[in-house]
Amino acid sequence: MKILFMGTPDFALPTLRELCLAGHEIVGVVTQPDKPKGRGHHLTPPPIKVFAIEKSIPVYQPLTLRGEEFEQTLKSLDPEMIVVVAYGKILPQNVLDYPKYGCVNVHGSLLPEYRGAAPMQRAIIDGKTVTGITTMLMAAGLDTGDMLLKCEVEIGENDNFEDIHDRLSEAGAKLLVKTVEKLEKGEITPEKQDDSKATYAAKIEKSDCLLDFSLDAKTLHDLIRGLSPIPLSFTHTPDGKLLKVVESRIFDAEKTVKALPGTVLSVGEDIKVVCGKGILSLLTVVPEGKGRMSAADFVRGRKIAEGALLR
RNA sequence: CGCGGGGUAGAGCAGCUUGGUAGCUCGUCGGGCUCAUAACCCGGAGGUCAUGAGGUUCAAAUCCCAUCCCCGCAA
Repeated sequence: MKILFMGTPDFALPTLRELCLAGHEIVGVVTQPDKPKGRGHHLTPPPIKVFAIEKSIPVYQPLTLRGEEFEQTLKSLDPEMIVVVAYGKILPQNVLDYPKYGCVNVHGSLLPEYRGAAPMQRAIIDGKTVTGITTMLMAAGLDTGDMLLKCEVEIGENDNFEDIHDRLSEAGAKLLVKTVEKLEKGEITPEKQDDSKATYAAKIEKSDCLLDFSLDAKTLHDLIRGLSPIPLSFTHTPDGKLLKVVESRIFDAEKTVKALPGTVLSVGEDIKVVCGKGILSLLTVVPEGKGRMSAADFVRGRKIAEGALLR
């Protein structure tokens, strides 16, 4: 199959890799332009570009897919199918319509739930125990296309975003390859999404990341792991310094303590914090201006004491 | 030239503003107490204070200069 691949971050990497291994002809890779990244704002190529160059696949980084220029590119490559995984731009109708087998997208949720930008994070934050991958034929709306194949992935009680991200990106790669095979043989009947059951997973905002200890321990734990290791949830120590939380555990889900939520109950190997309901144990943190360290190390540096209020 | 923090004992840090004996919480080793312990008490080992036969000074972890490295934010 002559496939044009469109994707940008690490999440898309396994899919491109598996497509290559499956022996498909990747006629080109479309990815976002290099962007200033990291300390010093050096221009950094997206992971997909790095991989494509290694494999000697032609790379295209158009500023826009609209207009003559990309239309010409598309015609010259003449793909039979376009595979899109976390590309980061909206595909215009003329692109959607071009390939014989259509544009197939890998989405990190069990559609129609969690359409949108941050399906994995939102599923964890909501405390879901199962999520998955859906492949679909892309349509004009946001993640509204007809569904092709699905596979489920369990979310463990302490799994974080990274765990789920890695698991789903691998699962997505396998499912996509399978989808391509079956689609080519005409073995899939696309299934319409039930719009009435659709939910939307909005992009993570900074305001989503502030820990509100008046919530219960389970909710906070889910938020912390859903945002870890990026962008990380945060609170503030009494001196006003930022304190990000990388890893937590529910110490006690039910116990209510007569103290202001956010109060540090004890320090030692972990930092136990009073919540609206229950007690949360912080295990790994990132203090302002520092790197990640265990709660025990943070405590040894005498950066926090029993009775301190986090807010 | 995006903004900022930092490099001091195995770990996490203080000390630097106002130069003058290397300090804290842990860990580690030895001893003690205890029915017992990750608890408690006593004692010890362990540091070129990132680098520079740099600058200033009677004297530099501390002030000045240069270089290297690490990290957070922002994107």
